[in-house]
Amino acid sequence: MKTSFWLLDINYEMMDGCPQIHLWGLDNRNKRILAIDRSPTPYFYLLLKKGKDVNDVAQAVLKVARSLKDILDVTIVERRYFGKSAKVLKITCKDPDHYSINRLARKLTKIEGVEMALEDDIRFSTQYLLDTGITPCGWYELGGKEVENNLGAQVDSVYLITQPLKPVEITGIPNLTILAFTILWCNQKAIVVSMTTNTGEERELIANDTDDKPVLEGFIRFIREYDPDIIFGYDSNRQWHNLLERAKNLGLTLSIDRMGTEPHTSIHGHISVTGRTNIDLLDFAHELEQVKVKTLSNVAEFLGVKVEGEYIEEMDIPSWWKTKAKRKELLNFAKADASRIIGIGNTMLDYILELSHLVGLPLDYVGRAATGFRVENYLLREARSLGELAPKRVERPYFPYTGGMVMAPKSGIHKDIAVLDFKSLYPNLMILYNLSPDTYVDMKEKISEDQVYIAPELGHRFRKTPPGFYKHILTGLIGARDRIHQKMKSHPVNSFEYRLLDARQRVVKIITNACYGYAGWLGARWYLKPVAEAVAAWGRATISKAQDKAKSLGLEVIYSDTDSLFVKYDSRKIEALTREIEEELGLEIKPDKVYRRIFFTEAKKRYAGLLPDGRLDIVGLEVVRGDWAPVAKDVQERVLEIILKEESVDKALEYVHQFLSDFRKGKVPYKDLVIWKTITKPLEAYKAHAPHVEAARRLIEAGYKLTLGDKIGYVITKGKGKLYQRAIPYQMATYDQIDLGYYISNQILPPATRILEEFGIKEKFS
DNA sequence: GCTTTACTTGTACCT
DNA sequence: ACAGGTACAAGTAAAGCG
Repeated sequence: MKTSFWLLDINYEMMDGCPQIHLWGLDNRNKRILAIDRSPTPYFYLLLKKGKDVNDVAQAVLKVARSLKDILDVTIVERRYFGKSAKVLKITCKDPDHYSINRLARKLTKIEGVEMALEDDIRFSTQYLLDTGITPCGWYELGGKEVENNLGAQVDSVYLITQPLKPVEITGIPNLTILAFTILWCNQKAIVVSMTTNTGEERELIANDTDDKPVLEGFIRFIREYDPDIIFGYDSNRQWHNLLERAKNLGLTLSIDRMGTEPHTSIHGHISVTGRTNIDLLDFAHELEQVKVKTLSNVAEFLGVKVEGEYIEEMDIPSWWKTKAKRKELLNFAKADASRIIGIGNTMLDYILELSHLVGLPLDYVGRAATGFRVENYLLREARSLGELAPKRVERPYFPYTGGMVMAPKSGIHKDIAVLDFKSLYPNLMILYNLSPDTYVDMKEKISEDQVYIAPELGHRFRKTPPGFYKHILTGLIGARDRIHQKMKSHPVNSFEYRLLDARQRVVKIITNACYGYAGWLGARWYLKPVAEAVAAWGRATISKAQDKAKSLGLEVIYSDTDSLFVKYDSRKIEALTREIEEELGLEIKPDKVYRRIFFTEAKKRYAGLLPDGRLDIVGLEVVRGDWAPVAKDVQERVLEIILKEESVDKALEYVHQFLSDFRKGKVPYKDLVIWKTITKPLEAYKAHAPHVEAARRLIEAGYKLTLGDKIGYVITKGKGKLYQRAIPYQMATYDQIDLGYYISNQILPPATRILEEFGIKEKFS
């Protein structure tokens, strides 16, 4: 029997002492399927010490292994390690539990002739995905026989896999059932739950005064009944924990997964719902850098998800609950939140699926996984297809190295400035000079100069051939992206296929660009400082040559940062420049945009430019920073706008005066005075008193629960003492307590005068 | 004992 | 928990002053 199968979720379970892989997914007729694979066995490798005979060591290992009943087999296999082929021992085990594997690996590592264990730190289900080449959110041909559903799984069919899954070329995703839920915590005993599905079903549950058991029961019932493939939530990882605790106290089992068991915290720290996918959209909201404060409504608004209805602050929920007449409003509010969640989920789903598909991390984990682990999982997959063993993750000391080059800008206003960008500079340098841990030539090693590329400034050497690991990876990714772009041309822009392909190319780009950072990340398996260091050094050499060429062509360079050049817009000279660079350096540089007018202070990484269509690009300045009061950002933005568009410093000055006068009269709303800053470490770890930290302490005193990474919104109030003593959480202060003077002298004026000063305005505002 | 200066801490940005 | 380079505010300690 053969059928097309789309993979949603993977886990393993022990059955009669043997592990079996469970693949959950959908077939091409939209039936829910559980496919069971009993064939895989857990394993790890032993790398041998140099000069040791593989048979001798194998014998020694076998001797020890025989005394350990958990080891099934020891075989000699041929693999590669940092590009060199190596005979290694493959140890097949009985128990996939990682503690058990680690224990065995440690024991066998002690044997004479064994250098170290490898891949003992890769989990069983990950090994399975790597070995089979299967990746979530993709289509496969499933060969197997249908068996009886005696596990109680909530699916249409259960299959036993008899042939390896084969990838199938299908663009598209099955018709997934999706549910979004949100929960309002009204008091210790009452909750409101709202659920919305992608088929338009809605369910709202509201507790009575003292008992929310019926609400939880209704929640469980509806999930089982609707049987969603994906469960969207916002901050739902926290919600699940609270729910599980609540259910426990009520003596309920939150049996909402497809095995009739409760959601559980997986090894990676996210909440896993077996057979379904739990996606916390807050994880993905962190990737939206433009949204500074990640509230559900802010993110929804940014993504253009429009939902009607009144907004209730989380802190106000209990008081709304207390007022019985207002309880219905809570229901409406929860309903609106659920709609926001499904709206956000719908706009991000393509991206999430493609990300999971490309890097191969399970759908419910990929959002939680940091960039480094996303890149790493992709590398693991590629390594496997090359027969490369994964290096161990090891602790390393931190020694910083020099990065990109930034030129001090020529300050003031410039007209008609083009921005030239090197296209994917770092990835292309890694390809061009074959920069990789496996091509690096150690200081001690003798090799003729014409066989290596030598890094400028540093002298690090890298073999020209054969292609290194990163070169292989990056050429593959860049090629794949080109092919996707090609494919996109054959689909209308509004089509489903186009959208999916667009998401795919975006994901490929993100992973491509993250490879350099990954190579210099201490936590990376494929870390090598000289690699990252050499990339940056070649980058500096490249941009510096580009600058010289520009100058010699008579193009004045206004500013430059890492891989970009700001030059006078002169299309003939720019064309000559890009051609020369391409010929001599083998790298592509092209005009990205042209500013009609651009403004720099003396500071690097900060400017504002006027585009031909009248839009303002503001970079680095307070306007785009999340840690200034909105009032300060607004004034600076308006000043820049007047100066760049209306070209009148006097007008800008007049505007500031008028604004201050209004401000003193209290015409600016309270919310525009709130300053937001992130708590980046446990409060007790702070050495200095900082306003946002003190405000956070006050919140905790008032009973709020804070997590690392939370943003604290505070205002500065009148009174005596240091600033940090006058910083009060915005929820706990009122307008009449505000120190307007502080806002004028420390928030509004500094960013505004920074701009005006460039025009010789030294006015003392008061 | 007060003010000025120099350095440290902390955050968020840019490529 | 992808890199380093940068700006800037506020806290804090040291230096300068009389």
